[in-house]
Amino acid sequence: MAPIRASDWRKLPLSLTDLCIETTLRCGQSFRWRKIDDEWNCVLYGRLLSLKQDKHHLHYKVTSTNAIPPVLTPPVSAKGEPEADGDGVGVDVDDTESLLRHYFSLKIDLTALYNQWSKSDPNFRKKAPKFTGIRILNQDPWEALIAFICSSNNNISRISQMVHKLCKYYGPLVGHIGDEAFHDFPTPQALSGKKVEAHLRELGFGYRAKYIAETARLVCEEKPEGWLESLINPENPGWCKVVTPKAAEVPTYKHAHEQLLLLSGVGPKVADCVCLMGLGWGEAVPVDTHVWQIAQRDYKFGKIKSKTFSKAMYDSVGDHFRSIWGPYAGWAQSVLFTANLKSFSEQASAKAEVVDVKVKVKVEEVGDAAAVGPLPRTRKRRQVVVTEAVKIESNTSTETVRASKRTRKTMS
DNA sequence: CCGCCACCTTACGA
DNA sequence: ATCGTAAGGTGGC
Repeated sequence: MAPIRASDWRKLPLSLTDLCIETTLRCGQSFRWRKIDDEWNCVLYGRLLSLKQDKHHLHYKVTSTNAIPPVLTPPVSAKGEPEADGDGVGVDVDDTESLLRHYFSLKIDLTALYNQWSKSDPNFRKKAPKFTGIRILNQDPWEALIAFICSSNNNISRISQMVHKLCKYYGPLVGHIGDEAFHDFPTPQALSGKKVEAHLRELGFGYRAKYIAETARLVCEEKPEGWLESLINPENPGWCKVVTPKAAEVPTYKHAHEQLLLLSGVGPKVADCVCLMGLGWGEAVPVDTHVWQIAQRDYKFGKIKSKTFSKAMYDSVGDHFRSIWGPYAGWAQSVLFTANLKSFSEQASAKAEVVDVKVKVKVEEVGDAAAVGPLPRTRKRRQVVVTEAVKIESNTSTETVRASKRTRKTMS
């Protein structure tokens, strides 16, 4: 494909409270952005994109592309003025703006959300002012899936290296900046090769090599075309229209989560990461070790004896955060998660304030009515922990409520 | 269903 | 220095 000429910088009016790329691109959502000379660079949808931001604008340009069709397809009805460059053919109207609007979910009013979360949560109100402009990215679901499989029991630095290696060895080369090569993320087919697992092990992926190879093969060979995309939140469709197979069931967050759990190397946490950052389910709350610490320290979740928390505990944390933050709980979670990251600790000098919220935890059986979708093989009893936020006047007691537990068979 | 524990690798503190 | 531990967990008992 004929390379288009390097485009000039364009800009999008945007305040730092609407979006802060410095934070959003570094807080462990995407592991592919690289900062070079004050510009953030990444390949998205086959095009090498550069971003920089000042107080009032997000500046962007595309330096090279493998995109098919090329970036010249005019957007549906771009509100932005199509900076005519004078050749009059209209080929300078690119759709990169609409790509960015989608990637950063700019349709969402972030300031309104921050206000809402601050109103309903004293802890958020205290922590958030130093971490404004943090958005959930609309990433490619496949990339999110593989990247977060890499994230298990791992750190952001190494995850980034691993994702970079995947692109370098299995993704198409798109362009260079200086002497640095930029590849797109590899396709499922590219990661389905016979020797992938062994090669990834050589590259230092550890036990995740097997998960990646198995998941790639499953998606390629066992699932219909567009299966992963069929799990996308219909209210938040992908940027590229994908022909999805007839939805066997109404897409819901719960259904997407269940489906992802069937993949190799995907547990509840990774499934929620993919739901939130790849499939557009804003209510997904990935509960990792950091979020669990936050829940215990700032939201009075009781200490537990066991080293790892149970699935029921996992669900209870997510349910609790959804109850106080609402349908975009995952977005709020990422703000507090970032505030809690060590790499951002210089920003978070404030000490935790005692919050007048206490959580009562009790275990309760959930019936079939709440179970979503027919799980053919793994029909099993489900047990969840129900949480209840209770306002306490000035009581800072950390008394934990004894968990009561009942079991009931729900086999049919 | 709950609680352990092995699992790859790297970096950091004691 | 060598070791234990933690790092955005998952799968198998």
